[in-house]
Amino acid sequence: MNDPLASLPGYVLRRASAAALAGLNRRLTPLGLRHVDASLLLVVHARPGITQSEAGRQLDIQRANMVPIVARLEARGLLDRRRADGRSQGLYLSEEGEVVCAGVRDAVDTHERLLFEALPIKLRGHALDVLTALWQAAEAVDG
Amino acid sequence: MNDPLASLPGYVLRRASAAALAGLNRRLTPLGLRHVDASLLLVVHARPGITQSEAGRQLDIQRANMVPIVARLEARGLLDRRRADGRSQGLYLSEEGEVVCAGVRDAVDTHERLLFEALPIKLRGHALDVLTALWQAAEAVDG
DNA sequence: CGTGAATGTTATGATAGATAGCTTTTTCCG
DNA sequence: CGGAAAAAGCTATCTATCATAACATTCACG
Repeated sequence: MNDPLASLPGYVLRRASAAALAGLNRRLTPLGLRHVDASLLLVVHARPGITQSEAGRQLDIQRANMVPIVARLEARGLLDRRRADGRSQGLYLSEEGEVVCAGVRDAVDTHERLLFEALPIKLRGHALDVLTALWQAAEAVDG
Repeated sequence: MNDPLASLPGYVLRRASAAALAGLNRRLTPLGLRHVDASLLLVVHARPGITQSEAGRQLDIQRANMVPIVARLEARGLLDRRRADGRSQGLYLSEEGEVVCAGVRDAVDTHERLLFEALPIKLRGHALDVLTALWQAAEAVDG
């Protein structure tokens, strides 16, 4: 092989992630969403009333960067904000947000299923384990 | 588990990739490079005289986006351009480029090694296979 | 009570990636 | 040969993502 990068797990990880992300984004385009929006909707769906900061922590999105994301989804009528206490606010899906979230789940499930099915059978059982381990490893290594 | 995303391979893939990338970039900072620069240097090192377009294809970077990258590395004296024919130009590492490239190899090797060593032993043998398969799967799924 | 931490926010910059269009040059086929 | 099509490099522009710093308000805790 002439490609000096194909044997580097970190590089292959990046390429795989970029390719998968592009696919997911294409699948989310009809909903007018990006993967970041989709992930936030899923998080809020799983934990209604979750704080903006807390959701950001869960998704590894910084406080400052959450602002435009939440504002966008609120402007589209998918997300409601309610003051939780004086400084923090809980996020909730609106009715339409629930509908769109269901569409997101479909898109994501299809995406994940196709990805999974494109794997050689003997690797399918290891995939999630390897990825989860890599996630933890990568966060452990840089701290 | 309260996290609806942790069981989605695609999401875990993205998080693992982001974390690993952040670590690598931190490791490349002392060299004044970003991972994109590093990957180009490695490609040119492996195939001196490779065309700018061809390198872009190998790295999945579009022609238009290669321009500032190559310009930056040339401006720093790491990369030489020589006209290959009337329309294309070959890329070569300068002397300093070779030196920096060696530093890149060190940084990348260390990064990859630490990542690998942070994996549970029983998963190490599968990691590259799974990632390569995911890469291909993701590209096959979206086309 | 008062200090420090947390939350949301604004503003700003750097990096990545995508698209469209242009010029020059090469390729290829009739 | 000659002209159409493709390829290479480039410019310009736009979007998304991510990172930092600073600020005001509010809460937590000793």
